[in-house]
Amino acid sequence: MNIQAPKGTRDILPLEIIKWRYIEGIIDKLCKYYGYRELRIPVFEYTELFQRGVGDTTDIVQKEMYTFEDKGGRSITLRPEGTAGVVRSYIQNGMASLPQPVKLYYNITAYRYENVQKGRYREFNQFGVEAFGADGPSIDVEIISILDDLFGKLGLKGIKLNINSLGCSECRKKYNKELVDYLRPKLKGLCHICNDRFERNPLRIIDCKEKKCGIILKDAPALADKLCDGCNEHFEGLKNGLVNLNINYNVDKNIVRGLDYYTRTVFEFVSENVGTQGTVCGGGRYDNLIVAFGGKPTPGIGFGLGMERLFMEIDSQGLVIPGNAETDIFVVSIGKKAELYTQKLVKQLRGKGVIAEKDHMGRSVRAQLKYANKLGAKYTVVIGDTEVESNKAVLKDMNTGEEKDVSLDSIPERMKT
RNA sequence: GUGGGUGUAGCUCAGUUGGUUAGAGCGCCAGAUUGUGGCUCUGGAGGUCGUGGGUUCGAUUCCCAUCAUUCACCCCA
Repeated sequence: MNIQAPKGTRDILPLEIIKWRYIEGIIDKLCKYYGYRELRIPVFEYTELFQRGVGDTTDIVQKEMYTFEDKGGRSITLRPEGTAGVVRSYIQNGMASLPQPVKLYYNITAYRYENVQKGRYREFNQFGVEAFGADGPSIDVEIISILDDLFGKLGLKGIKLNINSLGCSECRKKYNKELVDYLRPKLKGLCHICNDRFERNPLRIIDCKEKKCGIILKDAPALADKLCDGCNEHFEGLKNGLVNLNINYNVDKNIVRGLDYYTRTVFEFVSENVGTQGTVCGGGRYDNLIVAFGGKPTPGIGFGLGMERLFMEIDSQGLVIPGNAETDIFVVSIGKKAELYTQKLVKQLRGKGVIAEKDHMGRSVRAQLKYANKLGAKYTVVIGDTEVESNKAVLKDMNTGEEKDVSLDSIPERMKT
């Protein structure tokens, strides 16, 4: 028997859960203030959804999906990201008839069959936001602003925002032609992967990190310089909005992103100190995706944020997350009769919202107190036959060591405050 | 898919130039006069030294394979 979580998966242990809950709480609140509603989507979808949505030419679809046939012969895929499922849900549930824009967020696991390394898992958690129906740059600014606020609230420093514009399908078509014309005579100088990309999706060549490709690409036409008037105006609007909100950004003309659905605005937040898996968050606009799925033409924009990477960043910056519900009171008991009394008392306390504990190991008084100490109990009370009969006991403050005579009946009331 | 590092107790790691019953710290359990924690002290449980094979009188140690894990390339969250 292999006692090990599958490669690329991991347990989130109770101590870490405290951190997760805390961060998720901040995210939930932030989204609420921004008017985004939570959406829960299924872990798996029909494979076709991702093939058409994420794009057939992407690495994600070509080699990273967990795809299998279910017992009914349907091809099923574990979601490799969130956007495709959310868009599907938008169309299926007729959200086009809701007041626009429709603003949604989700906190999901996603699955990609990749080689594991720092900040990269096969099952990972992604917080994402999507907004449908607004085509102006105002919503782009709002989406980015959420992230700026999130990092600000957490006190994270040194996360840089890079933005770019990929243009609409019109300027993309024109640009593709120019790029292909530029690259065709230089094909032999490009790596084999880029040669493959040249046929399928030349735009992705821009993103290549091979040295020899980089040299050739240096003089290649940049998409951001070839935008049509509409796209240019949109991009300018985005930049103005960011300046207006004091959000620093950097235009990086090489951002292409690995998902095919993006149009116009793309952006990523990159950590300066974590290094190799520094992309904490990536997103962009996808004005053609809803149509591609058979919906009415509807613009959309969103992002995905890697929760594990956010935690890496939090840890590396030494941020302390407030912790831990400690035990309010530990009730020590001596003997059978007192034990039964304790059982009732603890239940009563818990009913009043007090975190109350008792012994379950048949331990001695001394050992029970040691245990109470390890639990971080704020108070203890020892109950034996004498206490039960006299209705009097000693309530002990475990921080100060101070002891107080109280009646047993009064303990639940006292502990409430 | 490619390349490097690492596998000894629950955790962090020593160690054996190949030689009896493999160690420490932390953690866990119990005890230090009859019913009071933290500090201290004492004791205990827990390891087929990742797995399989080879060399050897003898392997946890050397060699090979394999698996796991981790880091990096690629790509991405």
